[in-house]
Amino acid sequence: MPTADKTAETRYHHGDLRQSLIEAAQLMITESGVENFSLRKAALAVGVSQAALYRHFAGKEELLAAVAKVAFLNVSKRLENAYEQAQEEIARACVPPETEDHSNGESDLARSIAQARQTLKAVGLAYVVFASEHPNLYRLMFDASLSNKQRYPELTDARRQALKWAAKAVTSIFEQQQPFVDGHLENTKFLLQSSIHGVASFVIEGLAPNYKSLAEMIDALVDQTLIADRSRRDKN
Amino acid sequence: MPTADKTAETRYHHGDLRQSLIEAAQLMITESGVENFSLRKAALAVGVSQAALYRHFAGKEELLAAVAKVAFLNVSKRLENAYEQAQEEIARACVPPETEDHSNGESDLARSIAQARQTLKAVGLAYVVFASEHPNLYRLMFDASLSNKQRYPELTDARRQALKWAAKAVTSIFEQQQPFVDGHLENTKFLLQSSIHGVASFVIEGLAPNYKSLAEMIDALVDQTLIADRSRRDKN
DNA sequence: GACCAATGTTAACATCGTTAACATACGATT
DNA sequence: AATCGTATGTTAACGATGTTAACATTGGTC
Repeated sequence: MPTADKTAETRYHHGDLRQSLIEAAQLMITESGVENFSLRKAALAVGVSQAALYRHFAGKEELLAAVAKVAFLNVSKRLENAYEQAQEEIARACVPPETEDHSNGESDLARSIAQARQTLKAVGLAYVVFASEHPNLYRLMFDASLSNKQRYPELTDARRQALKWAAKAVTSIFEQQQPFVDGHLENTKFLLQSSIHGVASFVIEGLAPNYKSLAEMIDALVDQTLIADRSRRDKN
Repeated sequence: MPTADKTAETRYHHGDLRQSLIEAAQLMITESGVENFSLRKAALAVGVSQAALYRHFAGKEELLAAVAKVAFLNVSKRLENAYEQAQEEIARACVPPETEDHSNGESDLARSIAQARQTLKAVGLAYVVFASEHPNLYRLMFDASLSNKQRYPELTDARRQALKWAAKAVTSIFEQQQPFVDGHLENTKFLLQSSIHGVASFVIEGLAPNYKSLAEMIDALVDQTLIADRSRRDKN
């Protein structure tokens, strides 16, 4: 029972290779990008032989899909945190005044819209901040070879879950306000998500102009999307 | 002088290898994606040996950059066509009535805004249509390995030129209308370009919902961006 | 007509993803 | 507790790929 040496750990079985590989790959990709990642390097980093991977993954793509999946889960957590933190701040800022007159229903509606807007801005900003902090990882998360196919349903689910947060405020507040017509809600959510993804991509690739701040950009984007959504509802 | 046989063309010098390679690569990538592209296959397709490439390109990346560049030039042409066709349609629709009263300056302004909007919609739609028609090529055009670096200035220029069309209407019409404050114009152009890029990406990767039509989505996006830009100007 | 740069070829190297054949260790069955 | 099967890991190899060096051929230039 050679449990003493934890340094040279030369035991035959790794114990937790799958997870270790995912973490190592995540690290290497974060630092150097997918294009400089190789299975052999990953195996070497984990201290295992080249072919050991194939006991846990069908191939390279599947490992990458696993990495992308945990990345999306991490984004989900970040967005959820941003969402709840924004909600807390709203609650804290609204209660103290005590000057609320509930006679005015319009005011309530306006305030709920403003809150949705504020929350969405926080979530959107957190999203783009993640992308700009981990550009290589973000690129992997939307890599075509992983996105396009119906394989990797877990990755697809994780992505959907992450993107869900980017539209939660719209959904939760606007949905009960008016019965959504046609596919307006779907369209608004899609426009919001894809626009923010576009902004994140451009920022990552250095295609953004000298903006004042990321936050201003996201604020403008959220504002205009929500205003447009509202006016589209009013029209019908 | 064996100019007779144009079929078996077995002469030592190809004559126009660089261009042929770009075209062959463009074709192969359009069909099968960058991930299934290899220099050897390209050389074989052109009927030349593996290493001949290196007389015309420093390496694989440089060939891909050249392909991406011509793709951007093609997009530029498409967008320019869409732009001018939209302008023509506007002119054709505006002149016949003859009921224009130039006494009203506001009306002129409103109409010029409406025209900008219409033109932008046409250009934006043409952009996304290109992307959805050539997804593999579009992915290459925004490939990180080519975008990120300062190498390939020609590619960068071509991209800038293409993206320029996506904002020409905003620039040409709004710029003379009011002195643009701060970086509002830059911000609006950026939001427009990156949003449309995001929509294109999502559509390509199958992340779009069941939308009625691409055109409606782009229309909504352009509308909300221009409205927001206008209200931002009015505020200052 | 002879030289030289441009262009193309051949052969090889290193790296990569992947697979097959073999080795080891854990755990359930007896 | 001994055994045996299966999960896990190793070694060696294959084919494909990007890239380079050494050599071959062409076409223009003095």
